[in-house]
Amino acid sequence: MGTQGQNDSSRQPTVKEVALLAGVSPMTVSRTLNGGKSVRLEVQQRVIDAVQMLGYQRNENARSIRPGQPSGLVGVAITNIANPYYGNFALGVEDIASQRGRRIILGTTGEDSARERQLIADFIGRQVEGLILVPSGGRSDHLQPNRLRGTPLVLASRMAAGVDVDAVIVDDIGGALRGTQALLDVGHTRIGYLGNDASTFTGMRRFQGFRQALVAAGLAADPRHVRLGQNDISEAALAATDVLMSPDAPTALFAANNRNAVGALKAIGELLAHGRPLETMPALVSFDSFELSELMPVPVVVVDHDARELGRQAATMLFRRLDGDPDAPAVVVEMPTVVRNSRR
Amino acid sequence: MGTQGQNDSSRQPTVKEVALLAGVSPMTVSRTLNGGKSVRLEVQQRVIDAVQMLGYQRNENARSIRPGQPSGLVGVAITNIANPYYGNFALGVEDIASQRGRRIILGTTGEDSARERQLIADFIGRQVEGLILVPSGGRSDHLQPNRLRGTPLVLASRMAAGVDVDAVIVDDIGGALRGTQALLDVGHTRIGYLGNDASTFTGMRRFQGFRQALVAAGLAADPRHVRLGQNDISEAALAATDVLMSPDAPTALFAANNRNAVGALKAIGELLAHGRPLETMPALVSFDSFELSELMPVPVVVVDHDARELGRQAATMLFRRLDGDPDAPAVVVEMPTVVRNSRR
DNA sequence: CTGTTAGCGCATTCAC
DNA sequence: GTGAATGCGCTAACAG
Repeated sequence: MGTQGQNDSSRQPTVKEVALLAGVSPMTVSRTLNGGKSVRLEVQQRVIDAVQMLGYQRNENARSIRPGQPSGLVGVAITNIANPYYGNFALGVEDIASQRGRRIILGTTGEDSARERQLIADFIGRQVEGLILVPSGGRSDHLQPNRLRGTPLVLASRMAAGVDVDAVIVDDIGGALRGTQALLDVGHTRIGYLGNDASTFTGMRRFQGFRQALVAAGLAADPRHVRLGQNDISEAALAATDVLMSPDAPTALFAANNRNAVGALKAIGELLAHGRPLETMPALVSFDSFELSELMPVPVVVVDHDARELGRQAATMLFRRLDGDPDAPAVVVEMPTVVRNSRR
Repeated sequence: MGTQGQNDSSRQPTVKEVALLAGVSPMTVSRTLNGGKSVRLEVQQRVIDAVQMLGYQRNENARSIRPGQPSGLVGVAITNIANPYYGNFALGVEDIASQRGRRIILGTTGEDSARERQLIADFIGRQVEGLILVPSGGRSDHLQPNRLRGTPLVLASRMAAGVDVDAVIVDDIGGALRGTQALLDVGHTRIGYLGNDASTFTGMRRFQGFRQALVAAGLAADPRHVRLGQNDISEAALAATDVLMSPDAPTALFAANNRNAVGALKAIGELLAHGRPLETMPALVSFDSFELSELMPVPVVVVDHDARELGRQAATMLFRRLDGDPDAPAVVVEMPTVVRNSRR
């Protein structure tokens, strides 16, 4: 009975209560909690004890209300966490952020520009110290520095037209080119393409790399075998089936992202299950890796990069900006890709 | 020249500035922003215009500083976002939370109880309205309601010993039992087991379901073919290889989670690549589904449930608690699993 | 080394 | 329908 060192009130204790219990002023509590400069060790101990006893937890929101005080929050807006690619990306950001004592506040845009705008506004309203965004394309006036009120922004994976800020992107063009090259090298000449909308940054660039490789080999993309705009696995599977059933079906497919690659493989699995012979199935290039690619029934070339590392890089750039010159020119880092056969 | 309707100061505008511009008092601005009760429509419009003009964004942190004011934040602590399972889970939480106008603040525990404790404390300090946690096991005194200061907590996927709060879990026992049954039904009698540590909630339950099925068939688990405690894919692959190379190697494997299933399949792929004949490879039960399971070289039985739905459910329970009686008895929901053959 | 004063941005309470 | 005063939890700036 009686208190056992744990206050179980449902209200959070405040500095005042801690101060009272420790027999000091709130200021001394605050100082102690912020490193203990200019507080006698003995007094600090009393404060620590009181904190312990009450289970005091500083109210971070109140702390950051005055301008200039950091909120300890970084806003991260991605298109979709369910995509393992972005899950890994978020994890990379979290790696670095938690190392720097920051917390992640996360939102998903679902590729919707309006939601993105709202999300960013909300993040700003929550006083985030910085923003990391995978832009969804579309208008981007809400990303202009003056709208951001000085909050540093780092774009990841894609850039946004007319927005001059730090960015980490991937070597889309080179990766797509070398991936396509790998197919050409083993003799394929009819290669289909499954990608996202050509208006998106990565969509455009990957398609460009694909075409460059074909052109270099004296070939051209057959429009009947090009499908753009699939955003999820089932759409991708439909598109792939369609391409594979068409006359002069390609002997290989280039999938411009994870979702399209998995969709293509599902389509292939379906065709195999319906008795189509394995030899008639296409080889595949997948931009973005996926688990167990080495166990697929068809040869898979993976154009790989580390999404977690991309997240780390983005966060690192953000903190560099926070620690350094806010007005230094924007930096764009392009991460390399690795092309490999899934079967060693 | 001059302002063009966009203030580009780097400081955030405040209610005061909006009020000044609109020619009203700060109070009127506040009222307008909170629904406009008791403000003349005409005045409201002036305020809206001023907000627009300045690009004013309410400071949510300042707003929630007074006790009782909601912060609009829900804390989500999971073990690892890179695991697509938890990525989907987080997405489900976000689905519901964003629908209710709340933002997610995310942290990863990495199965570390100390990090979990710190994370929870930090979330509380940020005044989250509620917490959703995949507990990492270990001590759990920091999850006791009195430590949480009345912040509702929902556990997901696992429960924590001695913590009487709302939880959404999965039918681990039944799923494992029925999955194992599926192997027994097709004639397997030597079945290996790859799972997480038996001390974890799901580890224990899934192992229990596995053994129950064996016992019901008059069999018992062979300790030489049981490996517990693998937490990532490479550890799982090692364990699987080990089991498959052992004398009297099992003809089937039960993988108690996604990571162990993928690891087992990697091991199988490796053995195949080294020339082991396909017929000697084990069938597999995977608790948790994974993409492209239908394309695997060995038969895979998937014990499936929807992680995103689990996240939705957890969030729904949290909001129900927020809207309802904080003192109502804790509710535990067990989500069903579906057992299916990956090859239709 | 420690305490007092004041104010961050907002909204509740009470006047008018 | 509107405004003035007040205080939320915390910490600079200034006293002592």
